[in-house]
Amino acid sequence: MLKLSKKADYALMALQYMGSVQFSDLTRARVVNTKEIAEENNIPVELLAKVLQALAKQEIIESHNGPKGGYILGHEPRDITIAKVLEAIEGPLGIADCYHENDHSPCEQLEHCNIRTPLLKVQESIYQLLSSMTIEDMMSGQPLIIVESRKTEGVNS
Amino acid sequence: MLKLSKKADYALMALQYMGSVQFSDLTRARVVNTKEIAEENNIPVELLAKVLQALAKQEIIESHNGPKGGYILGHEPRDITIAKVLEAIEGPLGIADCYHENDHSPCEQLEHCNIRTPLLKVQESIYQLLSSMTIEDMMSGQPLIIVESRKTEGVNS
DNA sequence: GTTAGTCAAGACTAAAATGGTCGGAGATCT
DNA sequence: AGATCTCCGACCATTTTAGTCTTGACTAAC
Repeated sequence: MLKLSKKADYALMALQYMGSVQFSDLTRARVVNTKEIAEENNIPVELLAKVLQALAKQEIIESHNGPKGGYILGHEPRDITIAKVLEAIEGPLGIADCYHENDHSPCEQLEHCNIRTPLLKVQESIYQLLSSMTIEDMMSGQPLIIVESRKTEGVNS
Repeated sequence: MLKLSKKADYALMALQYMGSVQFSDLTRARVVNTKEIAEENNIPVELLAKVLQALAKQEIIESHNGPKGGYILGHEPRDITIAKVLEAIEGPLGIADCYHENDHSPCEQLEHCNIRTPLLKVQESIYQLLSSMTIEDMMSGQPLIIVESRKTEGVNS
């Protein structure tokens, strides 16, 4: 239960990777492209592309077009919370559905709904939890082999 | 994101209702059947039936067959944690999929996966949160109009 | 200016999960 | 024993998700 979608996973992986590449000792502010991230993390390229698009639209990352283009983080890793990332990909948190509901899907139960209030508490706690953790936390303690310049290798074997 | 399924919602509603019926002043240990719960909470009967089945199989509730049969809670409301209920309905908690994975779906990312460890921490926190809350917490402070004996009313208008 | 590499955006397919429905098995009462 | 009321378990339809493909627009290098 409460599974994250693959897209969400991929988003976090990508951001973690970008953070590591950008903020490691040697190569600062290097732009990484979709293909590189996908290959390094064994993620289907096209799907990752869509994920990165969404992140770019939310200005979590910045896109740079053209040859030698790609993406860079839009903020410092410590300023990118997990909550923000997940929201960008999967929409707002909704343990209790009734909270963000439009006119349709009237939630016929609302009148007698005794579980709503407690669930909202749970939801609030989870949100706080996800907001307290950032991409930086995912980078820490990870050696990670830096791939310095593999922009145009013929690695498709 | 992190939405609960309708079934999970229904499970919690049903348990809350059963708890209220059983542990209110007047009528103790009354057996309630699927139809009553469904009508009282505006839940599709057949779907609720499946939910209650699952709960019964996990021994969260006890089933009693035959006329005047139905369900009663298998434990005190304070001993039924939300975590247990959700697990019964939606399977084990799996923010990070890779945690409970069989041989198939090998998670190609595992080798370089830097998000796994942090996510497990999040998951653990959430689990603790859900384990700390019980059906009793959902009953507290709820007046709730007790429906004393409506087993066989013709209420299907 | 041309070319090649990159992101952007959408339609499309396939598979899985979810929501919802059906007829049957077991138990109780008359 | 029969009728009725209940739970049980397999079944189908719809939605969501994962993944693919195609087309287009933008940018930098040559």
